[in-house]
Amino acid sequence: MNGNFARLVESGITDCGSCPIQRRAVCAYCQSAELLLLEQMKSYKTYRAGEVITWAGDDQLYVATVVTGVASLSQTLEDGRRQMVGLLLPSDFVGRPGRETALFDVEAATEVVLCRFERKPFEKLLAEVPRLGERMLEMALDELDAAREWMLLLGRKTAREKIASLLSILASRESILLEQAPSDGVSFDLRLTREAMADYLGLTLETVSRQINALKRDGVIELTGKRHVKVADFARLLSETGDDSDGGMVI
Amino acid sequence: MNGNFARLVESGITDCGSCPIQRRAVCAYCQSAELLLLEQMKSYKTYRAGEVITWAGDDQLYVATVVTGVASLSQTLEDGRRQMVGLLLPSDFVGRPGRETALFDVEAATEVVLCRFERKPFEKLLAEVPRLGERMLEMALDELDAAREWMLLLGRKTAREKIASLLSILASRESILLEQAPSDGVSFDLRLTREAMADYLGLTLETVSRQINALKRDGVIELTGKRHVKVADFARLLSETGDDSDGGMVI
DNA sequence: CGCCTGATTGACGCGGTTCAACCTCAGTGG
DNA sequence: CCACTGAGGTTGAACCGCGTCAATCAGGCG
Repeated sequence: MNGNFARLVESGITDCGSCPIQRRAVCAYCQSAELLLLEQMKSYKTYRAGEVITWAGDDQLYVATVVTGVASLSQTLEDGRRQMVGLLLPSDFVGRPGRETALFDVEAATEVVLCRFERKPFEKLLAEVPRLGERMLEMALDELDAAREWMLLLGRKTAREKIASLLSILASRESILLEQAPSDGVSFDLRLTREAMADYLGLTLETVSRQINALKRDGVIELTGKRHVKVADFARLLSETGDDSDGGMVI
Repeated sequence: MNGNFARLVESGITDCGSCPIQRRAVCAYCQSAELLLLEQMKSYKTYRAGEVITWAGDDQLYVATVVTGVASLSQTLEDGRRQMVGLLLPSDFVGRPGRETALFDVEAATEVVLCRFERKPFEKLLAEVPRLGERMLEMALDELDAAREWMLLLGRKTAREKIASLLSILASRESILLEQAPSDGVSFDLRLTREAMADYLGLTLETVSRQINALKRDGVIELTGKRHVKVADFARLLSETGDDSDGGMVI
């Protein structure tokens, strides 16, 4: 992911001023004196891809911010059915102040670096530093909106629409990174296995495989290998999502 | 609904001290001086069942607390498929501070009484009264957890499990209002039509009807009329939700 | 009484799951 | 160098849960 910062962490240079995501994280509104308080509390920890960061039900000793990498938030039913309920990207917050035990499984999808705070002291700081609480509220409300958009996909979309939605989100995000408007020919790496996509979309991996190949057969996308997607017809892909043309997805 | 309070509202007696949900609403942690500030800003408004409170895309002039009744938060796809993304019960908060336009449709499912605040002054108060922000954050985090639990329901549960989950949530809420632990024999009014339940659960109204009657046939619940439910066997109802026994539902 | 909305019930078919075989490719070790 | 292995992916066939369409019922109201 962001190898530069990972190296900085390893080398011990961990000053908030050089943090790549400070301006978007929970500490975004903090002033230097407040940052200093956080700086004294924080510790970095790195997780390997696939490693479990927390199990649902575990004591929640830490809360944290994702510095680099991608983590997933998921739940399972008694019989093992799994549903991913959130993707945590750099600057996203992990854990819930005020709760003793974790509600969801958190896993590192890629290598992940967390900036961790012990929960109790963090809660104390939250009560004392209004700017921290303000940003926390803002982030919680944004995540709530995103979760609600996803509920529409899970509850009402067909398998083909779900796949088209996921691909169009990934394509849009790729375009944004390249600072272009999304258009035909955008291509990106699918960093998720078919199974992870299935868990995210509320499908089985077989259905994911079939629908991706159906979109390929229909000329909406092109595949190179299993994991590299090129969007042949972006407008067509969007129309396949079933979304209202206005309104638009939250990413 | 709560006819008593509705009458109080009509008669003009609207003092926060007599408010049935003040201890659980956004103003829960406010002290008397702070309550007085809110008291000066607030205005009650009653909506008829079926009335639309806000359309997605509307300017968001007010935020509010649900005092009595049930409201729904929902969105639609191009072809009319609807998904409810939140159920607002008494003490729940409506609207999002910091956002200019609404993202979702809000409708009164039953007659609803809102305690409204103009958004701008409320945001100002939010910045000045820490106790208000604290409670707001707490409520937002709870809703986020609930939304994520709901994603599991929408993505992975069977029709029967979905119905059982909804009923057990409603039963739990009812018990909490009565300040009891949930147990066999709890009963409550199902203040939603079959169609509204279907929109909430990502099902069709026919399937909702069939599954409710199946739970009745199996002795899990009893029905009086179409809308009054008595939980004959609460443990059984819980086991029918498919949830992991630990972890547990968020209400 | 007829009308309308909400709810129930049945028949039927499809989309997506389930189960299973097989393919591909990257390690790994003899 | 090739055989072996295991993870990820594809594909097929059968099944079935739930959606779809349609008829009917129940209750409230003018």
